[in-house]
Amino acid sequence: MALNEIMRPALAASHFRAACSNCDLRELCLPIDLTDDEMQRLEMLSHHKSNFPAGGYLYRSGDHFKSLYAIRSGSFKTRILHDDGREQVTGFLMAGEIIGLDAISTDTHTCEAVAMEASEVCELPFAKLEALSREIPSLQRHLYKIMSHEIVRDQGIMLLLGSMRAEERLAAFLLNLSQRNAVHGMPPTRFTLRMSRLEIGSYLGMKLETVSRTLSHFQEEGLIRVKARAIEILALSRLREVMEKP
Amino acid sequence: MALNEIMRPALAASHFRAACSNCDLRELCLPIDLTDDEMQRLEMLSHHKSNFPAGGYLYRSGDHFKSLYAIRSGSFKTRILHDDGREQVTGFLMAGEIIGLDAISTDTHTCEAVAMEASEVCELPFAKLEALSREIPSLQRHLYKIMSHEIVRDQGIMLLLGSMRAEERLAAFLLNLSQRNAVHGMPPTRFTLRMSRLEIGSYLGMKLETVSRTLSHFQEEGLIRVKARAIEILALSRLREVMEKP
DNA sequence: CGGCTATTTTGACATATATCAAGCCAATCC
DNA sequence: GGATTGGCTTGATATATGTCAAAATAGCCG
Repeated sequence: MALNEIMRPALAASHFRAACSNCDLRELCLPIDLTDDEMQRLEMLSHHKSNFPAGGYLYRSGDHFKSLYAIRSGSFKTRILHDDGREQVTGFLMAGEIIGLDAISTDTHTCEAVAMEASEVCELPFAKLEALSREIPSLQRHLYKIMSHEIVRDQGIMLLLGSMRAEERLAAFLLNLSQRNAVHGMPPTRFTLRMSRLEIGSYLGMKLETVSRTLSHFQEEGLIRVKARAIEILALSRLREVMEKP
Repeated sequence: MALNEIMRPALAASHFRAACSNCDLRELCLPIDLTDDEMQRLEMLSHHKSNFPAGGYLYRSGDHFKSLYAIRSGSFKTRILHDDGREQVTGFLMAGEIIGLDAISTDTHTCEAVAMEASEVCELPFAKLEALSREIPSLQRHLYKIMSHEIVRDQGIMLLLGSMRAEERLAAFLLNLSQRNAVHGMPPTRFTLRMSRLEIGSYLGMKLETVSRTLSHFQEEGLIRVKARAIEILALSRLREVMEKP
């Protein structure tokens, strides 16, 4: 497995051009291959779109599971809350990605999803999706793939949390974000972080001070430029090396 | 989310009584509700069973994905291998559990599965499973649930790796193993570890010495008795407290 | 049973990261 | 414009865990 695909493989993001009611679902998280007719039937079930302000909840822990959501614009974080109060950010989701996969097994959401900025989602009622997928084999296969994809991604993060050092984690994170911000397959060298140091730390299993220090360190080394939430990647290949250093 | 369900929720294990060709698939990882007729059709596609000696590979990284496997007896570990040589154990799978879910998104296995003892599996050809699930809605739903379940489990491990200390991780691990060794819903107080300290360490993101030390420490505290791979849980509730200590 | 190897335990020490504590900067509000 | 707020950076120190090394134990094979 390639290290630069750890956080979320390249396919997942960015090509999805949502227009809801007429959502272009052709690139729903992963490329999907449907006939025009099938496409139309898929689009019919994704009528409902909603807007969320920064900080708004898409769903909360314990909510009844009804739908998956395709993020049309903006970004979300998902987090788990413990009985004992601990919390952990389990994912950052951006435009073009599917959110809500955790809940299928329980009919109840196990984590909560919060908008990190003003965002728009397309609702995909799961029961309908399921029914339709029974009639359209390639849609069914697609759903399986999306879920399996999520499993692979999570296992990548397990790897990262279990056996990489702070520097490597952060390098992997930055490279991944850059990929997911890609516009036409082109990862930008400049982009802005949508999340705080605290949230990054929670996601990567380190304290916010360590995140900050490590970013500063990368800057001293000439790998990146960082000013608050604006990031510029100066030495992509050297950043990759940092990530892969055993 | 309850901490004692972190590693693998209780439902996943133990009730599955496999008999292959006539595999009892009624408890396939999660409880499943099918008519006799549907059950028969499901069983028809799971003819093939195979045996593996300790150390045998069920599949390797890069193998073409064809089937899921229901573990009939024994146990497996799954591990990811890096380009740079690092490896991480991503799961321990026991009798009654489904293995192979990682590979659906890529048609290629992203990790490898190795038997930790002499083991027997039931092969479930995925294409057939998929086709059949198109005709049996509750089977389809079941497959989605199994996969979602795996996602939830992985996220629990992310939580564990990202925000728990060595003691807490190991306590969670022991409690989880005990649950999954449950015979009729009854978790045993005595059981034997099927994996080495090194493997446990890899899975939990700590070094084998730390695993050993922490076990010894639990023993000094009177929480468990440990002799090589034989474990006895002496103070279940106090062990739970260790796990939940923030 | 005895010897052999791999695994496990234990110890002393090193180090990455957490913790605690200021200070800084940028946005927001009167 | 000055004050207030929340996030970010930086420093000094503490601590959990990693590292290296040796001894003890368990499992295995002849």
